[in-house]
Amino acid sequence: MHKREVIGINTLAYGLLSLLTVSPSYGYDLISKIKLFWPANHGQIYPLLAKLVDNGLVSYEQVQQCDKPDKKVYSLTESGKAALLDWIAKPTAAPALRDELALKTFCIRKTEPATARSLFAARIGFYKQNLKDLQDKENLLKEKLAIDDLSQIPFDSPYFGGYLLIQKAVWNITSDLQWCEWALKLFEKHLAERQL
Amino acid sequence: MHKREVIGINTLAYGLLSLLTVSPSYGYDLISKIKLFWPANHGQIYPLLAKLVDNGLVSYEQVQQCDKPDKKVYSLTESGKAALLDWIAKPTAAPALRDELALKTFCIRKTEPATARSLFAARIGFYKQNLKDLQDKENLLKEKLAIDDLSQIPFDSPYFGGYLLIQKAVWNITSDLQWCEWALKLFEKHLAERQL
DNA sequence: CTTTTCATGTAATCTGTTACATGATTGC
DNA sequence: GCAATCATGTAACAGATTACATGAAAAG
Repeated sequence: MHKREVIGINTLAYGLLSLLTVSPSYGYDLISKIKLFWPANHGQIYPLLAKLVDNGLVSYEQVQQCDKPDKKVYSLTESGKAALLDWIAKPTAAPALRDELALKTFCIRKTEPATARSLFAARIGFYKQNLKDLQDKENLLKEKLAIDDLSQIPFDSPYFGGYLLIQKAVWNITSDLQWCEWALKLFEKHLAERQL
Repeated sequence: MHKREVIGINTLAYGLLSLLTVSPSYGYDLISKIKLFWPANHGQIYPLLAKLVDNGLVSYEQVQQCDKPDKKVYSLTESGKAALLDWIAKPTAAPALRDELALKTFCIRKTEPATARSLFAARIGFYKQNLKDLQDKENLLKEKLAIDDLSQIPFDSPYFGGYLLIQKAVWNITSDLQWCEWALKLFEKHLAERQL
């Protein structure tokens, strides 16, 4: 007996299944959640959800709301849960980072140090906002779970994965921020030298 | 007088122009270089280089080699240099990271802690190899420039940008590594608790 | 003798972004 | 009055991956 090949189901699709392990949800909400750790937009997600239904990995229920549009609330099927577990055990693809600032950095010497400085200053502002948002999210989680030390969240809590990812983001953004600030200091140094 | 709109030239294209500021180069070499800080493959790059020629941003010369295939050596044109400077001054897009491990982490509670452990152990191995490669590259740069403190590289050196990017990668990978190791410890803790 | 490296290209397919499309409600 | 939020969808286009295609030399 061999498994039926699940066709056209990509990494993003597994990400959606992953979100649905916490609780049933609908497209609009899944979009806002997945965006926190995987770039995606509604033009991808609505068709993908339909495909997941076709493949029998999720099922949905039409839910009517008062003063709001109807929504389709999706849940994992048994087949969806099985597909998810198979995927987790498979080798994980290497991470892919696309950062335009890195490409600009490569030829940064072609600009004035002052231009370089404003380029990096803008990115630093971006990261600082990100960091604030993450701290808010962390605090929200603490309130919701009514614990102060989030590392006490049990392995099988529905919030365990989300907590790990908040920490990942904090670590990553902190390192990016440090790099930007270090580079900025270098630019300042070169600016000062030029003015001698 | 307004500038002619440069059409169909994307971020990867600017990345190629960026590489060409250091020295003229050919497709095969540009692929290996750009891969260090932007995911791309030859199926994209050869057609893009042709497009850049059509747009007059680069020009090429066919170069014959003994015992090796011919190659097309591309150089920046004046128009290419101008396009590059325009691009640097424009607002920079936010970085986009796609990491399958993050999606898996979100539903990690659905696996055994032992599975989680091997998932993260594999990624730790990957990052450690990455770090070694980076250290090699750093040492190579030190030898080539015959200096021990790379932060002394002048702003207008052709190696300045590359040096900044090596440091960025070191910072990033170190933070990823620390996160993985922290998560691994959490898994170990949970494993130990289960065995009580 | 087979795989890797060098070197370039195209074609098919898949993934991702932006625009088009609808429509009610809430806040400014 | 106008933009944003909620909610779903499709279509057109752009970007990325993989496979197909060639061919010589070097390394194992």
